[in-house]
Amino acid sequence: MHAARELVAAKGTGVSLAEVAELAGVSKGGLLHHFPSRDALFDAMRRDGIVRFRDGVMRLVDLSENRPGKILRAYIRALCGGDPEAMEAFGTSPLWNGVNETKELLEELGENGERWMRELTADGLDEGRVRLIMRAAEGFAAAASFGEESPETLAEARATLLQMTYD
Amino acid sequence: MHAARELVAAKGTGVSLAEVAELAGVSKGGLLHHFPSRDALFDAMRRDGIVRFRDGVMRLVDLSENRPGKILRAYIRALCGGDPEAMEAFGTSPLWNGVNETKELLEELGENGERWMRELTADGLDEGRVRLIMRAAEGFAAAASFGEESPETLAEARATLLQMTYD
DNA sequence: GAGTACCGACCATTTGGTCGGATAGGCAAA
DNA sequence: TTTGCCTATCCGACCAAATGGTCGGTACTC
Repeated sequence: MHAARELVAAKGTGVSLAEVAELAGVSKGGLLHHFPSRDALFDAMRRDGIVRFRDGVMRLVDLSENRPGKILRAYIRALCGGDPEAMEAFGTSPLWNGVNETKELLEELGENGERWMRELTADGLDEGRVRLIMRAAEGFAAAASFGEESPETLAEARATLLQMTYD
Repeated sequence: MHAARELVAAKGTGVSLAEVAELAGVSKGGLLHHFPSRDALFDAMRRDGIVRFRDGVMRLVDLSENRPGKILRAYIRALCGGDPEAMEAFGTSPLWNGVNETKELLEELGENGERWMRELTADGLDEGRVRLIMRAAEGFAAAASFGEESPETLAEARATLLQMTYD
């Protein structure tokens, strides 16, 4: 899956099983032993991406802060310049375009979104404001992944967004 | 190209030339007469997407407004619930993942971003604020395309973002 | 000896792309 | 007007390569 991630990030969803297998150091047969089909591999990657992103954010939570919005600030840090791994987990967007094909996964994605909202508003922050901030952070991350944001503007945005979490 | 757009939106970048040709009502040979290769077709679609999105936004500019931020507000309206066509033009994201392959296009994309910033800040708005608002709008649009925003929360976000343009 | 991980040969199908030719419209000369 | 020619559009048959997936077999572990 690590190999698959790299290849998808670099070349999009068009990667062949043979390529993945080669980079992973196994044969195509071996690969298909673990993931019964191409779609199964991709679904597994999507699920993995969700939890990896969550982990990446949670790792950035600063427990020493004693104001509401700890997780939201970690969310911002993860997407706007903090953790490259979290950004990658969020940014393997090629994958998310084929999501429609698997009904289950679409539902899981919806649940995941609701769970984030629950977690981010758990300490009393206003939902509308949280939504605005998280979508802005996501927008910056997406723009950055296309090279449309310089490190400077990204840093500035991060500072602004972090400030916005302090009511 | 209209056919290709539909198919890419529905099934991702994996569409075959045969499928596109069939939906377009031409033969594969006929299709390849207009676009010498698969990549040529996709590049054309990307360029087309850029101008279609710009057109969609510009069509939503309200000339009767007499406060700075006219274009920025149109940008918000286009992405947060206004023009479905503009959202689609922005949301054919599957395409943008393969962008790295064509160096020229990546440059064009960068120029396009700068042009937007120039146009959006032309009437004196603060660049940082403009950036924040446009990225937020983009984030909402992306989330909406995955079904992660209800029409209500989208409308609320639009109102908030529009308000933010009035200094 | 049972189960798991893995290989490698194999196959049917699909894919992007080529090519020779058919059709139709525009334009100039006769 | 007619004739001839040229170009743009488009077809359909064709091809080599690649692809997802199957299957029988092997090696290793518990």
